[in-house]
Amino acid sequence: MELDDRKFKILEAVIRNYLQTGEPVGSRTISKDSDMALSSATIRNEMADLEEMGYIIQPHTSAGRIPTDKGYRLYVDSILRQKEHEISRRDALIKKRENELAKIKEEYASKMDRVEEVMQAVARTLANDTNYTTMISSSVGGGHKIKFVQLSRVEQHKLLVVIVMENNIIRNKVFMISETLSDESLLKLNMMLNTTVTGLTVEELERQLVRLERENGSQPLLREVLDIIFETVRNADDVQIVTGGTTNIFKYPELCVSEIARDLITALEDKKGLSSLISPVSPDDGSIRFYIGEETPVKSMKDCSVVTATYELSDGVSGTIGIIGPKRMDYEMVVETLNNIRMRLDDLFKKS
Amino acid sequence: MELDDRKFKILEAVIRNYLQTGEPVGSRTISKDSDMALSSATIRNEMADLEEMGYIIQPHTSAGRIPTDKGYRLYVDSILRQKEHEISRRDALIKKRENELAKIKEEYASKMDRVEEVMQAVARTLANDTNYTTMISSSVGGGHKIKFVQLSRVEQHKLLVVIVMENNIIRNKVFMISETLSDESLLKLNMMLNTTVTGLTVEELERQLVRLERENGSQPLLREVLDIIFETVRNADDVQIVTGGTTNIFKYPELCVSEIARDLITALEDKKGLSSLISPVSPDDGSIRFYIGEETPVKSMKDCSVVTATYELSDGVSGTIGIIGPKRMDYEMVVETLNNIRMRLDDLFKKS
DNA sequence: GTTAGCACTCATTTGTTTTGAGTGCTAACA
DNA sequence: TGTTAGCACTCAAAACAAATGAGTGCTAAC
Repeated sequence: MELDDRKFKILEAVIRNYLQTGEPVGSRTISKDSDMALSSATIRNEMADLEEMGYIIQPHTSAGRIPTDKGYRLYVDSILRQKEHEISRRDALIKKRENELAKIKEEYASKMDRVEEVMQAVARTLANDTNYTTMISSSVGGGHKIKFVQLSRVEQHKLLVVIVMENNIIRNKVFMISETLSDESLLKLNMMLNTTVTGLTVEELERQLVRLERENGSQPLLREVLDIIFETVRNADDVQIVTGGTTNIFKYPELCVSEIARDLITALEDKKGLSSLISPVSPDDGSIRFYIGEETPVKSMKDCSVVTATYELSDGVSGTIGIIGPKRMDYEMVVETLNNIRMRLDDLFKKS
Repeated sequence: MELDDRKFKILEAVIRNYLQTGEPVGSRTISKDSDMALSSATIRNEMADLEEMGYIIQPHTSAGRIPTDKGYRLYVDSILRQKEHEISRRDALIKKRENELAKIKEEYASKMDRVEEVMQAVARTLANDTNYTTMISSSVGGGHKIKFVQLSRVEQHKLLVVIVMENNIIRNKVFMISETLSDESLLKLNMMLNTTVTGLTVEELERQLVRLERENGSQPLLREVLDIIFETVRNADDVQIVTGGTTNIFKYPELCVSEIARDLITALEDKKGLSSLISPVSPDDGSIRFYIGEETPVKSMKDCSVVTATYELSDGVSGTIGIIGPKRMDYEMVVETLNNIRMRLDDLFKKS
């Protein structure tokens, strides 16, 4: 069977309606609401076809139809295709978002060193605006350079190492050393670190490590310090994920079922699990990615849709923003929003 | 009416039973289960009295009784009173907890600089063990001393300040300066900082600030740096609260009602709100504090009980551990657990 | 190809009955 | 005087039974 234009229009109408109401939609509704001048009977025939083709389904015999994952997928793809031609609500949205972001910017300009906090703020704002749950990851894939390393003595046998990465993530670590270290040695060590380590990525650092350790094999202290730096940097280069608006899921009855809600919240707490929504970074076409229902890699989100977008900042830092909501989320709005925030995120982060 | 010994025993039996089942308990059950050789009729009479006195209540006419907040309170107080004489399950519990904590210790010994992470781990473990939701705060009331301050140049006009507090919380901040700063000036600044700032608490620092700024009034840079340090330290001295096992609330049907669950989770996300469970620090009698039902300062927890204990570490660091669960939580176990973890927490933190 | 009409389905709502756990009260008992 | 057996009573919850109505599929006519 062929999906002709009329069938598609009907499918679209069904989905649009379902997005709003969350209730199965019947032929009569479509016949009246849509601008196609067709009787309910005709619609009915078409809907039967659409069901046969797998785009919609009846929850039970005498109910209206609701979209299947396949139906959503078709709809979403079509939205994306015509997105660029649209201007619709964009103006209003942009204005709103600009205000919001200005607020974040102001409030957090002074805290830019704590990248997590900014992410947190963005996640929350975004969740507030969209009424969905959000997640933001930073630094997908690592590969950032070390900008600055410094070793200082905090107590007699206690050293502090501070590392600043180029994406302004700062890590520090206190550790004990067994031998005593003179001030000179510390100074020398610092100088050496800054000449050998600065500018390297984690991977490069790892390679460098092997070499350095071979050359200075006999210096256990140096070895120890380098190991700790490596460990710390690797840690800093980890993907960080923060979430916002977790409780927004309670706004959608279909997710309120206590079992579903519990699993969802558990999944949202488990940052490791979330990273599967990020890892398969597409070649940076900057595109937006949809996981509808069963498509998602996180099982407990099978009743949700997840929309992700990658952002890429000027200094090579990149990450992913995700929006998690019911399958009947307002995809258009979400796409707009994501596109938008992606652009502005750049400003925000560049500022520091 | 007087609450004689028999009445109390019956009340206790009712509560014990309800803690386990979560169902209203009738006179017949008590008559059979308890070791008092009394018929259900007699129990019934006593229960009628207990209800009149406000310790138990009938959810509806033909149902058994459930404890009121007042009933729980009586029960809890009595547990506390005889706690010291008991040894009951303690041995088994201690063993279990020792294992758990050993694991945390091992895993996190190397991360002790990130106090939050350790707290997080403890919270999670505790939640796992008890099946309730947990929260841990650190550094109630502030008043910690600054152990170490260091200023370094990251880029031409970008400085990094690192501050280590005596409780090993580390804070850092990157900030821009307008004027150029020579290496010497930086060195001098650092030396000055470490002589004037180290050893002060936030409050003392604030007072010091005023003085310093008067003396060196003309040095805008110094003023700027000091302000930033102050800001950062105040931030570091903030109460930090982490939670664990949020989703445990779904284990108790009476909390699963979507409205209650939503409000609870929202409350748990709102760390500021949680601090009201902490702020009224009792004169450090190290006692355990119970909030039963409506007694809690957090409205959305009116269907829960919250048990908190303060811990106090050797170096003057202190905080609060809280356990949040249904009103019918296993109070005895919770008390044991809290007493226990409080002792061990000391070890854990001292290690760093 | 479209539509009106009709019989049919079935989740949901509403009402009714049954069941049973639990009570309060009274009268008898120790 | 405190305890208990017995009985009538209450009421939530479970089970059952229409009634409702939104929505369908199919057929026959336009």
